[in-house]
Amino acid sequence: MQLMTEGSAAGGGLRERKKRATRAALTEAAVRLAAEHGAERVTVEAISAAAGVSVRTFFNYFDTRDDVFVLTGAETGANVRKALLAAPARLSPMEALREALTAELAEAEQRHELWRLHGEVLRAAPHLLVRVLAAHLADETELAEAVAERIGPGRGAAPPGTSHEERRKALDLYPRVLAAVAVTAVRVSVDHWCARQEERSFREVFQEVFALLAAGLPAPPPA
Amino acid sequence: MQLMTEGSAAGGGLRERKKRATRAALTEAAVRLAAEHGAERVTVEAISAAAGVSVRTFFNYFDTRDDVFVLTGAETGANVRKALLAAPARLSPMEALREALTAELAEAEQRHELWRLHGEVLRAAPHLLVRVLAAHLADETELAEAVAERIGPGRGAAPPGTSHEERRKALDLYPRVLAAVAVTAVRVSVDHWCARQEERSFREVFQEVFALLAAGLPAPPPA
DNA sequence: TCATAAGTTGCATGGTATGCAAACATGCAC
DNA sequence: GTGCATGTTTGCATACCATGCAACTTATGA
Repeated sequence: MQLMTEGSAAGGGLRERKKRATRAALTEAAVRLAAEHGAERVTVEAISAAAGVSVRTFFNYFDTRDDVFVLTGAETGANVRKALLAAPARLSPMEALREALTAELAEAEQRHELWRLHGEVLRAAPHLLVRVLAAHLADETELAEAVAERIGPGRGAAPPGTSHEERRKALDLYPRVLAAVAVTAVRVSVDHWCARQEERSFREVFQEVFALLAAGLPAPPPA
Repeated sequence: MQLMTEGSAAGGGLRERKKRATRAALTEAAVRLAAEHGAERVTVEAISAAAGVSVRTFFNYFDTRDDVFVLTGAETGANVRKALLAAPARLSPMEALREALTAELAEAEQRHELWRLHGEVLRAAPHLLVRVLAAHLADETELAEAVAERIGPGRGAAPPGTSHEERRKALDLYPRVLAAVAVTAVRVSVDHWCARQEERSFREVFQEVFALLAAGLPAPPPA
């Protein structure tokens, strides 16, 4: 059995490898061109040409021009979900979320240069940043389902002293809120990390924001 | 001095009233057409025709076709900011945020039918929902600034036992996180409220989600 | 009333996005 | 390897989205 040293993960047939290569070529071309000329001045035609495919093919891979700048595949969601379910049972849902997300983000940070360029592009194009964040938002429901699956049925959280009725309603809300907090942590981290130009590692910022959020948001000290 | 019974708020000259009327006509036409035919099948031309203006004028009001479905004006941000700063000093930043947002959302709930239709449209068009969320995201920074202004300089929150250095860094983070939580509360509330079709009033849901978020997200009970 | 500023419109232009059918490559069975 | 079924790419036609510009219409304030 030979090592598969292909693209991002182990590759199936030639077809799938080619598809991954094309997609990677498109995203990379897009990010490089955008970093050089500004995201808004890069046309689909230019991206396609740089990647060596036709414009029509571009739209076979991405629904929208902007989608090429999102950079997170559909696999990301699945990865996080798996990591979440595989995390040690002793971890609280929140901790498990933190670990799962940290792992995924670390992997994303692997492709260092592209990630850096991508940061530059987003910093110069708020429109796209918003789009990326919104894409993450879309994952939230999936994440909430994974959380619900992890904590299992019959569980749920509600502040002490909640009535039975309110408790029942909060049940469905809990995974949602957890997922929302996690996504918010990612969002604020990215935002803050982009604002302070890499003054700190992304991982650091993320851990801090997550801690702040999960700690229960204490009121600021009196003075 | 006569009462101004115009559009949404007191109107200045005839010009401004006309502008507001045109904008309102466009958004209303857009939402109604989208509710009837599906959001993706409504062209700018159709919307403009229904509102009685030219296509070119549409783009004088909205940068993008999709923007007409966002429904929150730039005034919303300003309103919340004002309410936040005007809230009683005894309220914690979090409570002040809750009150300010509740007030603004209540006003939005006034135009009941349009709001309901809008919900329908968004439910059927995830693409647009994402866009709306993105718009809210953009407000977040503004909100964070308002929070920072309210809690004033020299304040900030950090968990007890934080080093001086970490505390300094957390300072800027705190308003951001607060704003992020508030926006998240709005988002989750809208989402949940849309999912359970008006089983409960929006205000109720919002209050609960906000409480859940602000309470510090206790871990789910053991059993 | 008149000059000015603001808003609207049509036109020209170019980028974005989709359906369709023909050409091409891949996977698989034989 | 030959040949077929399936999946991908491509060009073309078409429609919609979006912007700049110049001409035209309408409020505003002196």
